[in-house]
Amino acid sequence: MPRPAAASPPARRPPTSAKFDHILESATREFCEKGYEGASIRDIARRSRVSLAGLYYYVESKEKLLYLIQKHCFATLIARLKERLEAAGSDPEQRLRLLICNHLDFFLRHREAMKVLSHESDSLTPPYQADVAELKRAYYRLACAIVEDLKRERKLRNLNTRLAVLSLFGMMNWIYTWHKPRLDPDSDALAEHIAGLFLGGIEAEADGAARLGRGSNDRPRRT
Amino acid sequence: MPRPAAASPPARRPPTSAKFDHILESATREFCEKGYEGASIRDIARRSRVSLAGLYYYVESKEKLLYLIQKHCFATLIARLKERLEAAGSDPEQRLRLLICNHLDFFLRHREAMKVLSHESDSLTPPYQADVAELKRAYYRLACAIVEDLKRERKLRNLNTRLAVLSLFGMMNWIYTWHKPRLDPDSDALAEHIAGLFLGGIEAEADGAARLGRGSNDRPRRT
DNA sequence: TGACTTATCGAACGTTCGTTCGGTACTGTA
DNA sequence: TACAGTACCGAACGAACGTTCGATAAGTCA
Repeated sequence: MPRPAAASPPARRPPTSAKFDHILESATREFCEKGYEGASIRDIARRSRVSLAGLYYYVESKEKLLYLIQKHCFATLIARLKERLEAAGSDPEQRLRLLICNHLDFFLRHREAMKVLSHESDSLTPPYQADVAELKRAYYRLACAIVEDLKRERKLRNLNTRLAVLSLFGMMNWIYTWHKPRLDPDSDALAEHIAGLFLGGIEAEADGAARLGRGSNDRPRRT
Repeated sequence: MPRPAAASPPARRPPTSAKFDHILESATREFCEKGYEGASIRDIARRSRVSLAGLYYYVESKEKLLYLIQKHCFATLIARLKERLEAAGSDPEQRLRLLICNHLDFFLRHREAMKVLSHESDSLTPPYQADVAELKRAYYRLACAIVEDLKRERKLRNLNTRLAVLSLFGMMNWIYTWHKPRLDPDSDALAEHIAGLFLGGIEAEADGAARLGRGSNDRPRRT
């Protein structure tokens, strides 16, 4: 049973202190290496050079730790994208390239946090879960909107936006499982590659789907 | 006289018994739902309708359970692919489509096992790890060989095979995070979509890379 | 000086974990 | 009838888990 007591929770002191950030960073590394369930609060405390009890002065639970990591990571990713999109023009291809660039740049710059985000997306329970899910949905919608623009501009009537966007995310989010910084291209080259693959692909795909008489509206029957 | 304690482990009876398979299946579901670390042997035993100790008559450890699931799943996937490839012609595009079809068909037919395979690929420790890693490498090489053929046939001199293949796996292996059987296309339509995207993409990508003067041999400098 | 707050910790709490031990009941053979 | 092997389980083991408690210094301000 988690919290029976009705007393006053410590209400984490300054939400941004150097020590607090340090703990979040240690937790990120620990979750990244051992997974959420596999990582222990004791190891996180040790890594942060704080005692076990000392850690609880800053964070109220292990789950909240994961929540804060995911939330902060996602929020930053989205904020940067929005910034860059506002500074950009209205050309859909450029905007899509920007999304890919932003995603991969952030991904490789914060690979540990992004692995925790990708790999532990199901580890949170309802109170926190919904919050992160909302951010994910917002990000997904952003991508969909851009692909829809592209679809309109290029008259790719038969493109299934959902499938295309999720395939794109697949390419990008899978990278953490194989990318070796010293062996594989950097984020710019990677972005170029994936953008090329995707942009070339959707044109051919939409043609192919048309030829086969299957289009984006060709959704499976609902029971 | 009791048998020497350290000598003979129970040496799991018939490696294929109905009960043993049932346990493996229950474990698969449990690992799928809660992750390897999050799942408990007690829950697996309960799900298998065996007592906690009874489970150890069939399987010698939790890790071995994960190992057997991953190994069997991967081995079957590869075996089916090889079968189908042997029956197929030598056209690289057809062979690639076959690989994608096989992967997605198996993926959606055994979604729980495949999620355990994709999601827990880092959970095994050295004795078992290497064994599964070898299967993964074999599968990867199979895909690379096909893409290399395609590259030769279509003279896509500037295509980076590694990146292309891993992007393809990304699209395919990410599916378990979003595919809803009642809402999304079945495996054939999915395969069609991904094959179209990939095949269209690599042509454009290779052209684009050429135009930009970057090709598959343009690997990053090794410090 | 004394009352408060902030930052920190050692030690423990109760629970759950993976695993093992010592049994028992059934099922063939001999 | 006796014995060996198979299939199974209750109860426990020690370790590790997330979390809490009560205490203690150091700093702040009256």
